[in-house]
Amino acid sequence: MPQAPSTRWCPTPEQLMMLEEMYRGGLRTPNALQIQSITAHLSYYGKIEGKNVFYWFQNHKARDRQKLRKRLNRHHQMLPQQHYLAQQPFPTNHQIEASYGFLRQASPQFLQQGLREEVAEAMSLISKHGRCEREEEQQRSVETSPMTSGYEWRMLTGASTGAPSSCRPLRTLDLFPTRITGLRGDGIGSKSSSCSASTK
Amino acid sequence: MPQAPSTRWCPTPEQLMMLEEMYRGGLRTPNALQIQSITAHLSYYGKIEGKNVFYWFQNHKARDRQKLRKRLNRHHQMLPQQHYLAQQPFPTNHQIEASYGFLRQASPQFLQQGLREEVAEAMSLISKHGRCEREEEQQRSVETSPMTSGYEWRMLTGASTGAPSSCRPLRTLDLFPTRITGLRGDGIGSKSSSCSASTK
DNA sequence: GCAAATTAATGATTTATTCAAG
DNA sequence: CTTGAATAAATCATTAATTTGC
Repeated sequence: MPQAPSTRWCPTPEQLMMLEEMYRGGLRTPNALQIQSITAHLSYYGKIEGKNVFYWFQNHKARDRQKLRKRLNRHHQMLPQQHYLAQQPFPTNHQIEASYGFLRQASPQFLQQGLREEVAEAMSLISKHGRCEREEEQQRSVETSPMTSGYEWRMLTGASTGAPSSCRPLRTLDLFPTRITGLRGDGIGSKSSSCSASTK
Repeated sequence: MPQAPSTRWCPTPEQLMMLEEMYRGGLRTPNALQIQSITAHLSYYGKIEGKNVFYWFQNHKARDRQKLRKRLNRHHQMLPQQHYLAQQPFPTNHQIEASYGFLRQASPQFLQQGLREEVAEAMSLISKHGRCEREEEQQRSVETSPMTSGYEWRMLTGASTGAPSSCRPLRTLDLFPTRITGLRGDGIGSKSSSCSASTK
């Protein structure tokens, strides 16, 4: 049995990885030239044609959007009163900007001066999430968080581990991702040590 | 009646979106301070705690890696002769660098001077993809790639639509993604990562 | 169309490794 | 060599998505 001639392109992991990397990088609709270049480079890893690249981006973008829309639908059709956004009239564009703004200024390392296309898209989708297709949905119950303390939560023990749940825009430290890579030992503050490793 | 206490955090679409954005941006292991900040900001959209953020990044990173590993496994255990990498001894580190290099220099916009952590990780994973655990998994369509020629494939028709399948590193246009928003990552440095040794 | 049953995702915990001090 | 911090990997558990029988 000759393997099926396989009618369709099957990306190798390397190809996929690189396409995803480019997508992550912000590329959404490569032009002909870009597609040519990408195709040429990726062909090192296996058979691939320009149209494969083209379609991949088309599909990936579409599915990304669809996923987001689905999530928004599900979430907002959810029973009210237990969701913040549901309580408020719904954030105005200004509020949204104000909130997402932190993303923008927060990490100059990976978010440039302008919002990335993805974020912009998403914001627009969120702010005017009126339409959207039919999407089933059911409820779910969010409430309480037992938080079994334990584990390596020592890192935040002293500090306010998490803002349990306030509702205002909240404005604390605006410093943010100050690294990305690594420096593990970074400046996590004092190695308070203490807990961890013990009850096991 | 008291609704189910609900034991776990359920991210709102907005929270998810922003976490993903940060992840995409390159953030992998936020330190305590970053977690605090993120938590504070995201709490605007609903209940959330530091540990949720912490766990989210842990899991997301882990599952990303796992996904890649799986793909590599699947791919390399695949019947040979129809995959390029299988034919070659397997690219040496130098070759890999040489090939991924294009990603680095190709789009200065979104890939800084150094490879992003993700890419570095992946490269390392690929180059030494020896071990890996048993992983069941059903064939989930990797990433549909239609090929119904026709359609709006006019854009590349004239040009060499795709390099059908040559095998050398291929070096054509190095111009590349000429747009998008912005340069992100800063000095990601090399990081090495090296998740888990191998022969143990 | 619905809702129980099944399957996939993913949040939360636990266990193992790794690495750097001491 | 031992110890402790920091992660990665593995696993558990619950919620979301699908499927299936009425």
